[in-house]
Amino acid sequence: MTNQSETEERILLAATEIFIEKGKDGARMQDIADHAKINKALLHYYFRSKDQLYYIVFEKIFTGFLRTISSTLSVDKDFKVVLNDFIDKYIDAISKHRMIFRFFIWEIQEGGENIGKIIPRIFEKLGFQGNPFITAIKNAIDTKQIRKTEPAQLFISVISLCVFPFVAKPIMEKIVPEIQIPISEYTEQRKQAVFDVIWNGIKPGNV
Amino acid sequence: MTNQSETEERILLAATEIFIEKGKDGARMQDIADHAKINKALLHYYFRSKDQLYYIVFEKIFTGFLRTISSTLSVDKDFKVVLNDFIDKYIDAISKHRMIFRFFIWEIQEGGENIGKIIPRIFEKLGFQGNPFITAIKNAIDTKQIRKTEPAQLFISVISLCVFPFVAKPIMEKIVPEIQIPISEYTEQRKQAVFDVIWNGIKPGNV
DNA sequence: GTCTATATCATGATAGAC
DNA sequence: GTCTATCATGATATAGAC
Repeated sequence: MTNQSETEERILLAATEIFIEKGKDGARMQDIADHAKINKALLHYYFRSKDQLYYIVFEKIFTGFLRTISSTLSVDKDFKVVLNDFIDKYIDAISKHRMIFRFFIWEIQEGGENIGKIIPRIFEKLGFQGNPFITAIKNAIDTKQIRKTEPAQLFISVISLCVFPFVAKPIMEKIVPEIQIPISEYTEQRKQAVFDVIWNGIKPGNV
Repeated sequence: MTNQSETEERILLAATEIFIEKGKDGARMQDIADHAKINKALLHYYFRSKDQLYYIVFEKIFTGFLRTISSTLSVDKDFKVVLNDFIDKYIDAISKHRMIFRFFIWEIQEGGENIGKIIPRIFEKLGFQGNPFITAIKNAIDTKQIRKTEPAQLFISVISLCVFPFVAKPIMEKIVPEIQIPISEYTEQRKQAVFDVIWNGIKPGNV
């Protein structure tokens, strides 16, 4: 009745939602079918198996996310601006699609093999040589925009400060009652805090 | 044949291993039984249901971890020393029992309700009033050992910098090839990097 | 392409003998 | 306390009619 690509689209949307909510093991094909308003048989007609459906959903999500993020980077701009931009966009993306990160977490638990294959491919597709953020950091050090520091460690620190507070929010709220505030407010506080701690740590004046 | 507590012990060890490896949904009672060298029936004899077994394992792990960590804290000592100590012990604990953190992650995915109930109880048991690290930060600000800053945000930042790089190591390694190094070396690099970025960000000299 | 019905299998849980 | 055997359920996946 309905055409193929529309049904496929509905399935993918439904599957994304369920996989994020329950993880790969916890997700039920019946549940996905219901959300897509079709039956299980059709689900298998389109995507053969649960494994295959999962992989396709995963790749779509991750590609979109990485595309958004890497758009902020540039070697030409002032590093302070780039950093601020990156933190802003990154935290926005995470807080807006917070549930997407549950997906990444499921993937980490699996060992990160899927992500490992996809990332280099996307970097390449977007025209970067290796990790663009690390390139930007190295450049900033060379041009004395920030003090000498380990680029890889700095990169990891920035990502950690942006991602973890949102991933772990359910637990953090229990340990730190102060952050039981609206997500929009929490988001802005975090942006400020991350930029402050990082910039104070690396600005050229410091030893 | 064997006495009760010994079997119980074997089950708990096996269950811990399997739950960490597979998560609650992914874990199989048969698998746990095999590891404990008993059969499924006995498993249910001891722990009634999978849910109950999971909860008990979870509580044991988490209590042990929190006990270790909170032993580093003290309001009396110099905050710089406390911070260094905390980072050192925390990262040691994480890198040593890295798999334990997969357990915390499973819990986060579930919404963090279990942890929410357990944490205050443990704090209380250990004689703390609320979150002891935040208390230490507030004290450090009052005594001008560090510049004025948001205690909750600083706490979250420190935890993020310590935890996330180990949780996300499987993925990070793919994005940052520089860190494909032995875990012991990675651990030491991280301790240094975390302390540097935080201390530079909060030491009293800064604005 | 879409449905109903069913095959097939794995899992959590229990009954009941020893 | 420990085992074997079995149940009940719910899951993925497919066959086959329309």
